[in-house]
Amino acid sequence: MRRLAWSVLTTTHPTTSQGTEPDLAALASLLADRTRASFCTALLDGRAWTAGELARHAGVAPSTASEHLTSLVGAGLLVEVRQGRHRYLRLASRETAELIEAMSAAAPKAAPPRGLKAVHRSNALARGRTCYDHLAGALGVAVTEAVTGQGWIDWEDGPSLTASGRTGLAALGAEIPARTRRPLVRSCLDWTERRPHVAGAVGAALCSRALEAGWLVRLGGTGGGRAVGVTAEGRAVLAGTLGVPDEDLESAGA
Amino acid sequence: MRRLAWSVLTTTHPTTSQGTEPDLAALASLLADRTRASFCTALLDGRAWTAGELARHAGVAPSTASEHLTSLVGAGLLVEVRQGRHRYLRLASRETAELIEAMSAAAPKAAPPRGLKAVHRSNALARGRTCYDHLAGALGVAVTEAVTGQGWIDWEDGPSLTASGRTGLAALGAEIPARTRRPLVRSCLDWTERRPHVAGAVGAALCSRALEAGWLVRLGGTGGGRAVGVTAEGRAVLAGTLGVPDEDLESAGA
DNA sequence: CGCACGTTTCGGCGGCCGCCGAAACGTTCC
DNA sequence: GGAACGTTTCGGCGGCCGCCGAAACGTGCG
Repeated sequence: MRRLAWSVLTTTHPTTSQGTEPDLAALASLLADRTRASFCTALLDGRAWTAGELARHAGVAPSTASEHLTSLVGAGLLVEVRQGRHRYLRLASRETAELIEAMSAAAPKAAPPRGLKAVHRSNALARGRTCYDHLAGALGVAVTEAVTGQGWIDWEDGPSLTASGRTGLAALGAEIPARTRRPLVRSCLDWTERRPHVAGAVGAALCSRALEAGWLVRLGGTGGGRAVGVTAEGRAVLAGTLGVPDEDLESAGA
Repeated sequence: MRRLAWSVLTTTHPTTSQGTEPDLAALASLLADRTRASFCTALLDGRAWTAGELARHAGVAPSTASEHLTSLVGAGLLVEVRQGRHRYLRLASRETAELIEAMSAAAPKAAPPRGLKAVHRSNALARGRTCYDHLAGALGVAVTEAVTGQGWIDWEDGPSLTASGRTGLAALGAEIPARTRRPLVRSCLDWTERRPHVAGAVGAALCSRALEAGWLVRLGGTGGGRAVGVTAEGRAVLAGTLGVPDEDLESAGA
């Protein structure tokens, strides 16, 4: 048993004087705009985008994007790295990603996408995507069900990693950081499937291992975003070792 | 070990057609206004307020409040009960409360409150308050530390209730609903203390038992809100049985 | 050195939206 | 029935803010 040690959850903002109430409206205002929200959703892939990429992604002028990005960085939701004539932007922290993710699950669903390309991308996202550092979509849920079926995760009193899960992950080559304050297994409500998928250190280890080993690949070349597809080797591993049903692996081949 | 059973987390909104992307901006817009955000924060006490009370609380005309409330109810964040000439409003669900709570923890801190009364209330909230259905503030954190010290909660791999915790809670008279899909122990970042306090079914059981037994009372008479104070009996129980340090119980007597 | 490119700053336009007061509706109490 | 009260609807005002284009700045490349 371990005692409670105060993990300093990195605040998204330089800690100001305490004792004052949180300005909920200020935070919400940042995400209350379609363009800024689109930036944050795109950045949920965990990578760094340039300002121009984000502008094109959202369909606004570069000048407009620049102003929005400055405000998001100023509020501490994003961080930037300047390199040459480029401005790279990332989500500030995993906590920020989790917040956006949680809000997405609670948000009303927008009108169906318009245009063939958008529909295609939307379907790809529903099949399988990354959610900052773990898997989501039908694929993420299927993997979650599979490892649960293997007895790797126990959902009694909240999800936890079992002993067999620990060895199973090691056999896959998915390494979990030795000492991390991060919860090993976190349940995360999937907004396409409306069922939980596995996040936390275990979810991240599974996802990064799958990408590293070439079981999954990112789709949509030009910074398209978060969609992932299953490769032939991936199909073998996921179906064979984990027992993921075939129909959940029928994503757009890579 | 229990298998994963899909808890249908109540959506905050009538489920629309699936496959479409979440409209993050639409949700954020609802909370992006000081007045509407103030309503939601006030309703975090878990009780039902009348439209007029909320209007006075936020300092706007009743007509203004009425419009805001209609939009919040329409979006599914709040639910209403009409009774006579009153319109009672509550947060729609515990999930909604958790979302607002999570956003509050990430939100920047507003300027210190102005006015003697506001300062007083702010201090009371920092000392101890309810967070929908569990305890927060210095009091909530102190209780969390205390039960951890008693070995009731194990923080390894995420918080979980121990066997001794189960018996300890029973001895206190705090009953946990027999079968609940709700996580027994959930960690919730406190926005005043920046340290976690205990939520989930256990947090709710502790809080409701303490209020029911008269160990804690709600302060601030006229719908003032969420602040709670420790009574004399409460002091005895919390210090004696749980070992909460005295200095954390020095709240405004009730 | 000069051009191309990514980015930023500034001015200005337009629309959205939060606010109020006045008036109306329904309920409760006398 | 009449008065008081909580709430709602409507019209209109004002401010905020997201957008763009033009111009400027800095970097990298030929």
